[in-house]
Amino acid sequence: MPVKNADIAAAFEQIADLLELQNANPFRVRAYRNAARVVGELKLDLAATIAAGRPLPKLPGIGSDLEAKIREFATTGRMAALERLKKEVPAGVAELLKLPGLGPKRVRALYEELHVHTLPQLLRAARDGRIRSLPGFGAKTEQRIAEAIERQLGQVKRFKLAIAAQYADALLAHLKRAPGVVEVAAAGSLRRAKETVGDLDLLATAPDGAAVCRHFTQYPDVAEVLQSGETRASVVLKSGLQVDLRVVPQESYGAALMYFTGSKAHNIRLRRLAQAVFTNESASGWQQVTFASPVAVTANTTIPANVHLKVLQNGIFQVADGVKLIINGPLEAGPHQIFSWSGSGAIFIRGNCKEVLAEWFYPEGVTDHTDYIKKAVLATKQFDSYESAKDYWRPPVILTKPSYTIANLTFGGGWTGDYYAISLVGRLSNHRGAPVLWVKAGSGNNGIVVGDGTNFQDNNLFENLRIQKVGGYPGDNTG
DNA sequence: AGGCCGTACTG
DNA sequence: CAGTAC
DNA sequence: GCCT
Repeated sequence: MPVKNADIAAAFEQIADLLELQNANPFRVRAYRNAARVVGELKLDLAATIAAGRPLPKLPGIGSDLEAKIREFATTGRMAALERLKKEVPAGVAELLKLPGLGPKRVRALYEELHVHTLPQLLRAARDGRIRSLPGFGAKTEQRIAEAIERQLGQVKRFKLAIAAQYADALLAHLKRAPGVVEVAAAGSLRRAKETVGDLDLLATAPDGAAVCRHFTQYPDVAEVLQSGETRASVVLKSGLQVDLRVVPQESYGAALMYFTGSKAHNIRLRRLAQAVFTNESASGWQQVTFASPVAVTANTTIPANVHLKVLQNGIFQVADGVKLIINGPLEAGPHQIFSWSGSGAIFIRGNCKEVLAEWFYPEGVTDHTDYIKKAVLATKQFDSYESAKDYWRPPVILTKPSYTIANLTFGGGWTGDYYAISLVGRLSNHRGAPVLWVKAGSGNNGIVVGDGTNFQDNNLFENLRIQKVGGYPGDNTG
């Protein structure tokens, strides 16, 4: 039974849960969670790569320790660290973490004080009134736990988009009548138009958040109020649909709408952009952003045609093994390296860029440019499917400069004069360092590209969103 | 060596 | 204030 | 645990 990436990711998630129960360093826990996400999203089959004896690509967030664990798991099917942790924490306890209101500290108290290890045991303890006797728990918590288990054992229900939208429309109409409300909108997976919706995320702006929250909780269809405060409130409708409301100041509306629309994965990527330093904002909305490390394309990525990429010197797209980067829009760059990749990664440039320079594919210091010129040629062919490299390199590199000097060039293995591969000698000065690239959200268009090349395009859901400065957090005044 | 997002609600 | 959730 |  081959080990899949998802199995490795699940093992890391388990380790994270168990470490959390042991009160471990939260950043260490997060490191495992990050690793689980990276491995889980990775297209490259890690176990197969290891079995074939090929080197693993450098994966973000995975250092020597975690790589060793991946290798161990891929070759033996076991992870000693995980098994040791499992011995130290009773089986089934990690399930309890999924209940609302129960985190590592409380779960630990439950199994240490009450010897509660499973959901049914917990339900019994709650009904017997044993939980309220523990410090940190009260009668209300106990009741909520019992309700949550009953609900969870009953159904983990998601709602079809069209159904959820009806609930949302009615609620939004209700919210519009709340005191002082200016904007109301649905965010979350509903706004992303996912096929099913687990809960509703609503957003409102108003000077007095508490008043809006109170109005919200008085909605006639509410079955239970989970919480209600100054800026947010959560309820469960009679249908079982949970609804979370956020109230923010008017000036935070754009950022909040973006943030609460998600997805979470998108927000994580956006956060990278938010951490970058923006400079030289221009009147037309262009900004320059400098990243602290090379920009990596870690998943198969398509850059839509309406996005104009302008890569400045020192900007590099790193394409991981097995990953495909497709550029549909215009691409501008100088005569310096802007791409790097290893193994079977590929870059396809299909856009209307005026030129594709061989130098875009050189690492610094290389004198035999043959392989890189091949890559330049390959990149310009327009593919609809992933093909093996030997089958394509038909179209030539598009050259715009009148003359080039060719040096240190060898054509081998079938490269016999059909293709005029070009290099510029003596002035390659690409420095691997902080990449710089330009990001533009075009006026009236529907897509933006964040720093790692991730496409964020949800049909026309964002058609009215004007982005001036992209920062990740509510209150950053980004919209 | 030292940072790793920041803040609100509950008990 | 600690714990939890987003 | 990872990264700078």
